[in-house]
Amino acid sequence: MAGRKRKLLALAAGAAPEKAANKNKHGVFDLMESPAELKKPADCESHYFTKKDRLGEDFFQQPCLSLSKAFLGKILVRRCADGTELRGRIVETEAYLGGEDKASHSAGGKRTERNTAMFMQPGTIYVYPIYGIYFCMNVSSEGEGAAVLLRSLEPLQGQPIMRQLRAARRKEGSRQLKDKELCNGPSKLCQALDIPRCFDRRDLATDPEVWLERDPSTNPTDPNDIVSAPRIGIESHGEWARKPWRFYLRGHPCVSVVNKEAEKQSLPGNVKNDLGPSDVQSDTGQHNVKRT
DNA sequence: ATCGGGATTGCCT
DNA sequence: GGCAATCCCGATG
Repeated sequence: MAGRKRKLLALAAGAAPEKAANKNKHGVFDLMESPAELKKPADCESHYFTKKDRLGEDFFQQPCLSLSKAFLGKILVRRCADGTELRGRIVETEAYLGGEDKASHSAGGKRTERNTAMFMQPGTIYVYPIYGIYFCMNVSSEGEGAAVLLRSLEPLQGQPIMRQLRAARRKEGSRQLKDKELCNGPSKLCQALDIPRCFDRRDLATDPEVWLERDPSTNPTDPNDIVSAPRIGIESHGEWARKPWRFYLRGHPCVSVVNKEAEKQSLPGNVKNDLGPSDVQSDTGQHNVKRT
């Protein structure tokens, strides 16, 4: 157990930057931190990932809870207008099932102009504005009106650009964000990867500017490394607020909110996990962060 | 036409 | 840990 903890801490994304022009531990090109280097898109182009790593439409054809967990360890890629590629590993998601799930925008099958993407084919991006100033990004799954909210990423590539994008809303002169603070929240990741509202209803399986990849350098996810906890920010929805439909990688430093109670209950070997509907156990092809 | 709330964040004490 | 920021969307009259 203690060994596990040490290993997890060792992969802290906020660790001190390596020397410039080195590959990091994930084999991804690390950028220099100096502003002068930000202007060179070539520095952000990775040859490490190849086309075969992109996830196609079949991947998204899974029930919502299953897809929410299958996303963990996968890499979200954003190709900017100048060719720069930003990459982050998904470490935290939430499932919004629609139908009975009162906390979902599509509860009761309600379909509006805003949430149309939730009803489109699995893999469709749903971007909606929240609190007037932020966005959240979801991906539709199998199931009428069901979608997965992306909550946190581990920044892998393009951190200086992410930092620049995130700094736009911050008070001038405030301290520089650590790497692990760049994408540790649903709206933070939209800022850091420049996910705009107009990405709503695009197809994550085919879009040229945003897609998902498997990480060829990691092993399949161990289900014991996935924590299931109640979702965040929906307290007004009674019993539905208590469903353990938030999923995150145990011990990962980029998770937005750690739930110690849930971590105890979903400890390896503990079988009593109330995961609700029956589509929970059918994950396939998962990959996880490398634990070396 | 108006009104109330929201799947959040950052800064303050 | 409290709370303001800020505005779009959907519901209601």
